[in-house]
Amino acid sequence: MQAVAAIEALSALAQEHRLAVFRLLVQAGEQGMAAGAIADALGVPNSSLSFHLAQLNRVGLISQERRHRSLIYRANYAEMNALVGYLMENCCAGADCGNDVGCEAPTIERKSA
Amino acid sequence: MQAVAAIEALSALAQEHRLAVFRLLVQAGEQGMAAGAIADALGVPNSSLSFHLAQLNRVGLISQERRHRSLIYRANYAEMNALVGYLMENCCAGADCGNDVGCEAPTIERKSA
DNA sequence: TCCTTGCTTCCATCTAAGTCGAAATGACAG
DNA sequence: CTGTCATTTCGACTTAGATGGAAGCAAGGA
Repeated sequence: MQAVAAIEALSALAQEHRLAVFRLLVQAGEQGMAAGAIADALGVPNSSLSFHLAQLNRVGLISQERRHRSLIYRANYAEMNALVGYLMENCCAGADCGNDVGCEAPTIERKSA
Repeated sequence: MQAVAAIEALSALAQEHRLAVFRLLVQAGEQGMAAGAIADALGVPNSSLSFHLAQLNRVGLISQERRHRSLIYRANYAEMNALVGYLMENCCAGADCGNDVGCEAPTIERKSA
C-alpha cells in the first residue's frame, strides 16, 4: 500500500453514508448486497448512494458484480487489511509491542483495575 | 466507538500530512516526538503542522504532553484499535472467517501462487 | 527583568466534496 | 421490438477543509 492509496481509502471511509455502507457490507459478508437493498437499508436516495458506492469501488474497498438486473456489492477485506497494515507499519520501530495490530505501549498505559 | 467518532478519526487520517504525522508517531513509539521535530521531518510549515496536530489530538488519535519548552506528541494505539474494531464489527455476520482483523472471504479470493 | 526559543492562533483565500431531482443507460420479460 | 425495472450520470447549489505568513503566548536562560 502507498500513501496516496491509503489517503483515498481513508477519505472514502470518512463519510457518514460510505462508512455505513462499508460496515453493512462487512457484516453482509461474502453474499454481498444489491445497490437497491443498501439504499433501502440506509434510507439514502439512489443517486446519492450510487455516488458513494462508486467512490468505495474506485478505491478498492468494495467490489461490484452484476447479477441479473441488480448490481451486487461486496466488501474487500484484503484492501482493508492492507490499509490497517500501512497505518501500523514499523509500529514502535519494531520493538516488542507484542499485539497483532495494537502495539500497545506498555509503560504509559496504567490499568486501573 | 460510535459512528461520529469513527468518522472524525477517519477524516483526521485522510489527509496527506496528518497521515504522515500519525505514521511517524506510530513508528516513534512511546518516546514520542516534539512538534518541531515532526515539522522538521516532514517539511511542513509550523502553522500548518500545528493545525493538523490539533485535529489529531482533538479526535484522540494522538496525545500531547509538555516537556520543558517542547510539546511531545505520541500516537494513541488504543484509539486506533477501537477504530479498526468498529470498522470490522460483526464481520461476516459472525461467521467463521477465522482471521483476527481480516475476515478474509474464503471462496472469492483466489491466490495465484 | 529582558530576551530567545518553541509552538499555537488568527485571518483571508482557494479548492474540493456532498446533495438530490431529472434524465439516460443497461438488462431482461413478454 | 417494446415496456419496465434497477442503477448510474448529469447539473447546479451549498458547505467544509487546507494553506501559510504574521502576530501572540508560554517557558526557561542570563
